[in-house]
Amino acid sequence: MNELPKTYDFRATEQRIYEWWEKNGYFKPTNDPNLPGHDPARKPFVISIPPPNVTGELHLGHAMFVSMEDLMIRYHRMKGIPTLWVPGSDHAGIATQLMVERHLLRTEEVTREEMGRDEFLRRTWEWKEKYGGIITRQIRRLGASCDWDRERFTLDEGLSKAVREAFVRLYEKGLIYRGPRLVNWSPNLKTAVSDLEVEYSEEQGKLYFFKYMLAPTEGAEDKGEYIAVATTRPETILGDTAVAVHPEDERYRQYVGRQAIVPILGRLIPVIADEYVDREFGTGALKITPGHDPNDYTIGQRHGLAVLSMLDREAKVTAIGGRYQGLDRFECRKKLWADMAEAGLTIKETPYTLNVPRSQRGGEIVEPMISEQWFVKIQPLADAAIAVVRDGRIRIVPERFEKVYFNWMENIKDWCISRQLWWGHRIPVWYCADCGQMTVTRQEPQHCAHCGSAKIAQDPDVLDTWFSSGLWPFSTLGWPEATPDLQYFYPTTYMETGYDILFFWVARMIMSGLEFTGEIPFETVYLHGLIRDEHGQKMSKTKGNVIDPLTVMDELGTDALRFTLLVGATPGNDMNLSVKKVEANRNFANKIWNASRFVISAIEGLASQASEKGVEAAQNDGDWSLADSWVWARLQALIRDVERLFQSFQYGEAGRLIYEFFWSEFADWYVEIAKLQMAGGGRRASETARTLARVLDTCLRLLHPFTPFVTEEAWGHLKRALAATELGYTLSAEALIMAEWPMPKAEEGWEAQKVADFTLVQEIVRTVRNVRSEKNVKPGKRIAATLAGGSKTAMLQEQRSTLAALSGIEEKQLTIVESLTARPQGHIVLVVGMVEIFLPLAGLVDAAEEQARIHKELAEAEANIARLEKLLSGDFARKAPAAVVQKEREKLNGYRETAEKLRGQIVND
RNA sequence: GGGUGGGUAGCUCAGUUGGUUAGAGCAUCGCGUUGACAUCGCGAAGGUCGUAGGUUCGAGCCCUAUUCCACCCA
Repeated sequence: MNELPKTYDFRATEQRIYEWWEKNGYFKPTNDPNLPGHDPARKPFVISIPPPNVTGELHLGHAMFVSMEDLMIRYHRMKGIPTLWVPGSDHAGIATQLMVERHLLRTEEVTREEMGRDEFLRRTWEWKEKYGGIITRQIRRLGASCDWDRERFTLDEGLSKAVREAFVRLYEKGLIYRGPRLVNWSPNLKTAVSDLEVEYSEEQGKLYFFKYMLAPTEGAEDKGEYIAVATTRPETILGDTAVAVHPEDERYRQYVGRQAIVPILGRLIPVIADEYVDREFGTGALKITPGHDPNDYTIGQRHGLAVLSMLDREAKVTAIGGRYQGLDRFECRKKLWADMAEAGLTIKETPYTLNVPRSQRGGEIVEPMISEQWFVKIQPLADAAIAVVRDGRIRIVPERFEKVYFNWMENIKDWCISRQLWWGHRIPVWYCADCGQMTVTRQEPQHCAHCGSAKIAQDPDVLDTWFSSGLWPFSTLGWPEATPDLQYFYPTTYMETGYDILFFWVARMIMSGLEFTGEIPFETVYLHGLIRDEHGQKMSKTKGNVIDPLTVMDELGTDALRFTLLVGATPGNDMNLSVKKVEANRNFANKIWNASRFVISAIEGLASQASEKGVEAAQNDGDWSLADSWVWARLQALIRDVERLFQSFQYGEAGRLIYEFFWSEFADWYVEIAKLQMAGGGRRASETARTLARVLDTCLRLLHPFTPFVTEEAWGHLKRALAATELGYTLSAEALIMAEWPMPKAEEGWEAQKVADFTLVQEIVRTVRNVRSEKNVKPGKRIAATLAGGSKTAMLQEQRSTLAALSGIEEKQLTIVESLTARPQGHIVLVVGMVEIFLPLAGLVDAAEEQARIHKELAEAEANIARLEKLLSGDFARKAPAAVVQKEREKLNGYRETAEKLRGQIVND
């Protein structure tokens, strides 16, 4: 007899199972192109993992994508498809560098500048070695069945080579350029960041109104003319190079072409006309600071205005700012405004909500600034990337994100790829001290490619981390080398990730993939939503509503967490998570465990019995009981539904259906009936055990991608138990993870009748249970009953043991007849369809109350009859499909029969 | 300003070719433990599916308008 614990012990199971899987090589792809006997014609299923930050720690976002991708991978693997999931991590330039800098400052009180680049990089690598394994260990805990032998890191030699190759190719094609442009500058980090790394937050600020004095026209006297201008950032006045008004604005038309005087500094700047100016906003006149505002920059370009940088790398005022030089940007604002007030140039300040650009990292205010940076000319890449989604070569799920994708791609701006950091891929460009030319090569050069000088120095900057992760789907497979992996596994199949990095990452992979490999990097993009707390709030440390997946796994198990994430989520939609939900699914894992335990003990019980009586294997399906047929029909329907749902990415709905079937049909009904069928012994018992085994086996397979650990563990026990009997049903796969996925089969035609009959049995049982509960019949008390079954009499006769056992009827006192002429004395009557149930409970019930109930039920049935008669006499009968009409007709007949039976029970005084 | 998603039971959410009495989990109420499971079982209560129109024999689902919430882009 088995000695499995009464409660599923995930702590004793998960790690052991995971190690066993990994040790046996189950995570490795079959049909490996590096091994003999490889068949290139078999199409593989491939996912490359969205690389987490190497120094990061597991959060629910990781748990989500790992669960989802592992589900996809396990499903395809079980289908026998060569399946590869490539794991890895990225170097997370800014995040990691900041972390190490902070650490060094705290422990050794040394800055990276003091330490020097080489030493700092050495220490960062040390850091990576020390902490880099944490996240991958945590991903393993989630059950991730990825091929760890193929693990990659963006700063690995191979991937660095890929980055260099990509850069040089783009450069040679003229798609990379360097130049001074207005970029988003992070004064704290002292690096440029891309547009995507800037977030805008609405904050209370002020709108400052002031006078832009006009220089008198030549020869004329100074009439003190001015244009009133409003600005949210008065300190940038120091960098103004024009005042702009709308060309059709009557108020200012006369001033266009004249000169305005920059307050305090006294510089003369032109008054220009430009349609960009919004006449309704502020005073209708705009100060133009091309050096510190993107819109002004564009206007400046149109009008050939000078670009002045009045702030430096640390956002302190430069020499342009005259006497304000050296002041911080915010101090300067105060000082300048005070001075202007004194000079009588200020008008007023009004409260104003402004959109403040803040760094996604750290939250400081980002400064638009002119800086020398490297850019990718993105338009040609974007055009290609638009085309492949447009023509369906890449499909985005859910589809609505295609619109978002197009919208972004169609308005894309050149990508600033240089970062003033040390941790990352250094830009492969060398500058010659002698001739001033650039050398751009794949290999570290010794001499200038132009003049041969040895006095060359590499560009100090590194590339945006996303530049390297954009190459991820192919760089991880060996690109630029034409490795067997690249040739066989690329393009990959699904790219599964959160919609929040559609632009950051997915779009860039598509552009890079097309540009460098000439192929799409993946066929389908599946986007999941973000995880929020149980009331839909974003999780954040300050709010204190963060759920730590590691804690959840410690307390409730990995399967429970996975099932919750997978079943609670619908594609592309955010999901609200609460520990309560995980608890419910921990209970489900336990249910799987205990149902398995029951089936296993049933099989083992049979085995010990067999030695005495000999187990008779069932001959054919004709030996099936109604319950056997029913559960089998329901299981087959489930397999078909699950397959359809998986094919359309509705994993959550699929999981829900399996859950429902397993708990509410298999465990609640079939298992209970199986106990009765087993008790009789003989062929019935062995057939029942076989059905239990088959249904459980199939359910475990269907559940395995959702809850891999408990299913693998239970399946292993099931396999052993089956091997020890001669039921004629054995499990041949080594492990559930490698077992065959249940294949959907078409209906055979008998199913509907069996399901209908069983449903009637269920309804009778429920009705009896219901009335027992209402009348407070003690649960253990067995009562007598008489059924009048009409045309279902024979079927009910066959099910008498089942009916009796499940509804607490004493089988010896259960009478089943076709019809009764009169109600037996002292009985109440219940009507289910055409079946009348007589229970000797009249003593417990007030006769008048009983009559009232019957009248109420009759009224209900009659209302339904009226409703359906009306429906069926209208257009519905003519226009709706025959099958639908037929269904309603049958319902009507059912109600008519019920009503008739009920009428027969009304006592006429 | 442009766009997307959402509003279904007390709470959190499912409900994908429109089929005619809307489901789950949790919470609530009642009853129940010697054999798979109290991380459980049996039963009950709880919703005019945001609002207003429209299409249709038929709408939670499709269309239009509107309101509220969330997010993305500018």
